[in-house]
Amino acid sequence: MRIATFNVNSVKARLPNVVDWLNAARPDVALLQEIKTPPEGFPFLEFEAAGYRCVVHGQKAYNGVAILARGELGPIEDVVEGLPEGNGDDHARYVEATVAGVRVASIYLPNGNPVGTEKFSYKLAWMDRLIAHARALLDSERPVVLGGDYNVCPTDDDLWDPVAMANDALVQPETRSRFRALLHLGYTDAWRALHLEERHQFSYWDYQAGRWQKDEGLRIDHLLLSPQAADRLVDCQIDRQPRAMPKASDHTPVWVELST
DNA sequence: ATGGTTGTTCCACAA
Repeated sequence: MRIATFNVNSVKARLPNVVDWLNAARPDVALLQEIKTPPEGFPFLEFEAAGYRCVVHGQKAYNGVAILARGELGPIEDVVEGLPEGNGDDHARYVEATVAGVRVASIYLPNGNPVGTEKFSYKLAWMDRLIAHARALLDSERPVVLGGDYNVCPTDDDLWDPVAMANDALVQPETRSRFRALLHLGYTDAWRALHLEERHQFSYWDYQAGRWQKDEGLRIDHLLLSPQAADRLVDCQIDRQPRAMPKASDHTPVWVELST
């Protein structure tokens, strides 16, 4: 079973790219972020024509997440939109469901820039809510895959230039310690677990300043696996091909293969 | 220190 995460940066602007990617990579499950539309603007028909069922948690203009699953896997069940303890949080950043016995979540974690503003404190509070919920998900003792754009660069091995990014919310100690808290709960960073010695392998390159052409990026799109999912981990790769296409998203997909 | 790009929306803001 192959599960991919992909921040598409507007599902409407990216539709041909995303359909081409689905047809080329054929993930069983695709976790999408930054769809930037409410459900009424989501291209259900186009994805259904490609063989996928969809659940969507979206809003106008910003944020928005979705779960796509190949029709052959059966229905997408027990959908939950949003993290617990929202207290009026109206950002569409989290959706969770069960597909073929695996609990999956599509996560668009707040960016948090600039540091020192309430955007950064919102990010940290959101991460605290994610940690609490991720802990609760472990009680099921079933496979859980938390995939998405975490807007966290876990270590200095995961970006091109720590000095250039030193003031960025994605690398702050408060951000990184919360990401490590997820790992300490028992989750596995799937890509890092299978690429222990590799440095400077990225999932995001800024549109500005020729970052893609210079391969100056960050690894911020992650697939975190519960112990029961990690026991089934056979492969995890970053698929750079979609980032090289015309009209590309600034992110590229990352996928895990779980044994069945 | 600055400049650089894309998407959505309403004439900025978010990334």
